Amino acid sequence: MANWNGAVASREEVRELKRRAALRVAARIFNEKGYHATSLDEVAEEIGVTKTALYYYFKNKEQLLYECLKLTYNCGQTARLEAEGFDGSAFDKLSFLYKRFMELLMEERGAYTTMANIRALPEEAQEELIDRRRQLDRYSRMLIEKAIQEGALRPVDVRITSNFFLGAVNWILRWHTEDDAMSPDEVSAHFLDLFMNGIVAKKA
Amino acid sequence: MANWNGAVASREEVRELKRRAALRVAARIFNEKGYHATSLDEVAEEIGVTKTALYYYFKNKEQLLYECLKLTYNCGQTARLEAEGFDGSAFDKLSFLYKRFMELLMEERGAYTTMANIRALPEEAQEELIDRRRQLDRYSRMLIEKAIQEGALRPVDVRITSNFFLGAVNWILRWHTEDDAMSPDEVSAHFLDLFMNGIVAKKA
DNA sequence: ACATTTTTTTACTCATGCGTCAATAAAATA
DNA sequence: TATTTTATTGACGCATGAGTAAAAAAATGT
Repeated sequence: MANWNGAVASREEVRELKRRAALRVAARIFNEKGYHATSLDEVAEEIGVTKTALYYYFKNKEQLLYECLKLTYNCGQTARLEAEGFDGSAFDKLSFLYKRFMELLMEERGAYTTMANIRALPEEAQEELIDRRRQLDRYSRMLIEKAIQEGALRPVDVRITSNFFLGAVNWILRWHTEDDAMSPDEVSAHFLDLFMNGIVAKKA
Repeated sequence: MANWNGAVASREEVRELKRRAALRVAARIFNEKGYHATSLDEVAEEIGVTKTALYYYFKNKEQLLYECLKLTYNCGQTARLEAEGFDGSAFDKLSFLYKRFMELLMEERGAYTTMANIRALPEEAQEELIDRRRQLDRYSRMLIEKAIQEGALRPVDVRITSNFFLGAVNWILRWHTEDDAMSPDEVSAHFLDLFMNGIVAKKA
């Protein structure tokens, strides 16, 4: 019998754990070197198995990329859902959305796989991911607009502003990993402050 | 004789012109699809020649990428040099540097080739380009520091701030090309405004 | 028109890397 | 221990795409 499921992981669990681990490794390398520049042999070797073993867990290289990207897009979705259920003004919600989004991205770390690679996927998968990004963007714009009406934000260009932020965020990880002197919380707080308040000194 | 060099281009000139044109096309496609995902056959076909013709102008694919990236880094360098010879406070210089940098990038348009691809180059070339970027970053940080001392900027974290801007800028092109409703001047002005003043309304 | 040089093409070689298949190893079950 | 299921491997097929060599074409000069 040997398994009344205390600390011991079940068959399915082990399989899922290995899958996740492989996904993380792949995501990290895709990030560092780019999707096309990374061979499955490389990923496999890093994990400590053979390329063929990967095919036991993933249909093909494309699917591996697809799932990596999904990890990233889930961060946006999670942040959005949490923000929607957050009680406060549009301004508060916006601040929360951005802060949380950045934190999640940094926690997921290696999972961030640059959007550029999205074109390597089949049309259908592309559409899906782009649509998810659009949802985040739309929500972000909506909050900005509302916050302007509230008087919390000055009347900026909504589209440019949203893009400005989402674009800047994409780089957070690239240079955050380089020096881990700061915690995700610190980094995202700094970031949000810059975005909200700019850098010029307030005239007396 | 047929060529006392009025409107007619010389041998060398034609060659250089073709080279530049090819470079532009390559840069654009590298941008859209990524370096590794782009075949030289594709680039050649887009130009209207055969792959082999490219080898008459460029040593190999790597060199093509190298020169594409150089076009981009030249924007940073040019902006920096112009800013250095610009008369005004550190704050003015900083504003000029950023504005000019964005404009040059947008003018060069297709020439922007994402930094991620840099890893495809041999060590030596990488070092050179990274060093050039570092120069821009260093200059930017120096100006920020000075501007803080001047009292023009609030005491922000210099490193994060510089990275914040340079990161955000990298995305300007990706979404600017998508809708060309705005001129480079307008876009960069908006951008600079957001960066300098943030988005929150000034309390009465 | 003829010779020479510059440019481009056609037709290849060769390495890399995705994906498959049959064979094995490991683990669970009986 | 024997048997079945799950996990992994080694050895391959095959397509793609970088790079080359030699020949053709176009431009230039005499």
